Amino acid sequence: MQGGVPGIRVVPRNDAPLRRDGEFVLYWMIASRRTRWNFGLERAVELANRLEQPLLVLEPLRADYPWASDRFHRFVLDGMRANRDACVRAGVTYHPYLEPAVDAGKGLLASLARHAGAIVTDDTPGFFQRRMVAAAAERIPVRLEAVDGDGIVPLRAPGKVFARAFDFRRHVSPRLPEFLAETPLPDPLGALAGKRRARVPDDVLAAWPAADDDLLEGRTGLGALPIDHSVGVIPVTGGARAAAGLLDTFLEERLADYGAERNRIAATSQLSAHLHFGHVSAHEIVARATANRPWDMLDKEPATDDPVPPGPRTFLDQLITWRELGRNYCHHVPDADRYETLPGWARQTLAEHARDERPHVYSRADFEEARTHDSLWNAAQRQLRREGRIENYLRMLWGKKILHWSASPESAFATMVALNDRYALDGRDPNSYSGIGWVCGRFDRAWGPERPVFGKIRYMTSANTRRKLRLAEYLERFGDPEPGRLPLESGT
DNA sequence: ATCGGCTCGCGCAA
DNA sequence: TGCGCGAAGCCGAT
Repeated sequence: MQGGVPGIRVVPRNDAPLRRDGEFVLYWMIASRRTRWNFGLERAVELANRLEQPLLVLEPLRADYPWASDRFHRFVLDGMRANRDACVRAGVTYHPYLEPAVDAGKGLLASLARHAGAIVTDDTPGFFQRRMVAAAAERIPVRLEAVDGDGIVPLRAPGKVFARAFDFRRHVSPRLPEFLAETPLPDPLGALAGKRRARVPDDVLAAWPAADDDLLEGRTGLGALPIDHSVGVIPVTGGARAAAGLLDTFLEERLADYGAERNRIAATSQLSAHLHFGHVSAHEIVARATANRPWDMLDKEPATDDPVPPGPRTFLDQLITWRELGRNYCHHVPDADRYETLPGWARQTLAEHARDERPHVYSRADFEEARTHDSLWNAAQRQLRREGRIENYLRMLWGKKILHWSASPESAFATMVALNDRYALDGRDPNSYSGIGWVCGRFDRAWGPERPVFGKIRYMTSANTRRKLRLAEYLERFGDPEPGRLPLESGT
């Protein structure tokens, strides 16, 4: 491997030096929560080899990140268990830190930094990580680098935002071979030269002990933590091992028909949450879905013997064009979760229709409790609460109807963000804000004829959705309980 | 099931 | 300035 981690992905966060007398190189794992196909970890290994120091992997989970709840904590803890096992196998010291109380973790990084030769962390757009890293960088007397490792397109490559997917596709397409030539090592821990193991310093162990195995394994509940217990655990396992299983199943059973079946219930990869928490790498997915063959992103109708046929192409367009369009947008517009960031034409047409009479007006609580007149909409909301996700197509309808039935477009946008952030496993992700933004016109075009409330914003109806999808089973699971019968599950 | 018409902002070539 | 083009739209006709 000649190149190593591409320079465009490595972002120095302070001017402090590397320290030859460090006891270890620290990888502060905050977004790419995996040990494979991970540029950040790979960079930490490079520095450890250069400084001839062992590697220490710190994976923390704070108690006070926005929307912290049993649901997200459990998913991340599943991931920590998988990473612990992978590090044990590789002979690398892994320190999982679970913050037992708000601010209990304060000082942990600074204390480790006093012993470190260098610190490497993850660079990710949106949410709180960049602010956290910037705050830490000021107090750290050793080099701190953030590595942009979760996209095929480096965040700093395009250098501008794109109004539409087509523009992004056209921009990326000719550069794709160049980007794909720079792939992270599948097994960066295998490239670690020294066999010496890092030791977590005693003062650190005393103040910030490793998370209990019972918590990682799920034998202990999360009731003692100061997080939101009303958003419950869902029966989806987080972590790199679970993600690998989902990916295998998807590639074997659903990728080939992805184009045609995409809107069917459960035809998707189901990897969105794992991508959000960094439990799987986009590079690995692309490598496996294409068998490392090139394809032309702009070619809609490839020859029938094309090595990357239509199903995989459609999936790759989701994974690269749409996912990275949103990541690129949030890189440049960190407050993409605010209404004011919608495109001008969309805000204008929504403003012109702000006083239109709504057929129904619901409060955020009505939406949250699935108390609308529309049983299909209620079902989608129940799926969000119980499973932390909404089926592909229904997710769009869910948003369009919140726009339709809210007192104002601004409050509709805020309701969508709040409910999705709170309940969706992949909430708080750039892609979530893309989806919500798309409901209100972002990355989309104006559509006629102009309609009440929506104006030129693309319109969707529950009636058409019921015709388009086979929903009997879905409504059986999530639909309104029959009058006089208590629901089996109240929903979390 | 599939089709055309509805309709329009954008980025780019000119 | 004109033109090609577009994540899932809807509606009515066949």
